Amino acid sequence: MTLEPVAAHAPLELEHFLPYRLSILSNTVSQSIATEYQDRFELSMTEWRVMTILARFPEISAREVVDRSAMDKVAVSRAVARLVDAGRVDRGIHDGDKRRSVLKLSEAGWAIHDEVAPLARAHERELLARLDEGEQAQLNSILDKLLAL
Amino acid sequence: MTLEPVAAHAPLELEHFLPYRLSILSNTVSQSIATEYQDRFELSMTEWRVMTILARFPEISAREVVDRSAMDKVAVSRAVARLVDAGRVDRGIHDGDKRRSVLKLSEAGWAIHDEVAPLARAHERELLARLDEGEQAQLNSILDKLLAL
DNA sequence: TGCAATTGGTTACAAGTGAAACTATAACGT
DNA sequence: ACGTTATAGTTTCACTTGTAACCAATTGCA
Repeated sequence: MTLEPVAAHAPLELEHFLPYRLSILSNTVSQSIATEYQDRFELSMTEWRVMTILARFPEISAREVVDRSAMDKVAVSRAVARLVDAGRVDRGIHDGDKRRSVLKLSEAGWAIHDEVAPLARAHERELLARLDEGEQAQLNSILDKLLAL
Repeated sequence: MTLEPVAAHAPLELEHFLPYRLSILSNTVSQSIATEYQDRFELSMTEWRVMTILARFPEISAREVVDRSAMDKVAVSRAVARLVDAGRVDRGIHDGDKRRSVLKLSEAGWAIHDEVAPLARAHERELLARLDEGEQAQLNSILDKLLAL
């Protein structure tokens, strides 16, 4: 008594399923930017994220990087370790709380940042170029709503 | 002679950077769905994706799963192996091409699918509930443009 | 003061992942 | 028909990642 057995199961249509579409888009975009700096600077995506945070908020602790980045603390710890190792980040100790680190980009770190940041912005512009002004504004406002915890 | 040294470096503002926002949103959404089925069914995200593809397109080869899923072939191979192992997918061999597999969900596979799919759809609805009708339509059309290769 | 609970950060171990090498089959060109 | 090339899929190895355990410094409070 089962005509159209597949339809009876109501499979998801991935190509119209929002979470799936978001994931494809996000991966494509992030990856296309990442491949540019990964080879050139031997820089992982996590490391680059940490660097952008430190560029905007110098002299913060690893904990604050975690808070500001929505990354997990182990990932940050490892990224910072490698960045310090590579001489791209300077790590100090907080006065009055010896647990806390105080992180900032080194000269070398800034040099890389200043090369990669425009490149990332260019990718964003290229992506947004497919939308007109109105759509760009709509997208922003929609993302605001979806990201509001 | 460097006043405002940070501004001079023009750091990215992650919270307004589209690729970053997409990535946060996508990870949050996918993860919130995934945690529901991971514990309950011991099912990884990759395996679930393969299952959704097989639900929509039964009797296809692993190769076709790769093509339709934008996943990498090793990941698919492993996911399929585990699904077959767990009795959730039946694997046959293509007539006339012994290299190709012919995959489809087993009874047990369909049973899981039929539990998880509505759950995934509920998450999508919950997400979209934050937007009004017009915004939902805009988002769809914008995603269409951004995803058009 | 002293000791349990919390916090910043690292380490250890298991699981997951990707690139490249490999096996088996099929397709192609001569 | 036969050797070359291409394809489907798996395996291996090195690397990454996540979870939980851990250490050290700090806080809270009896």
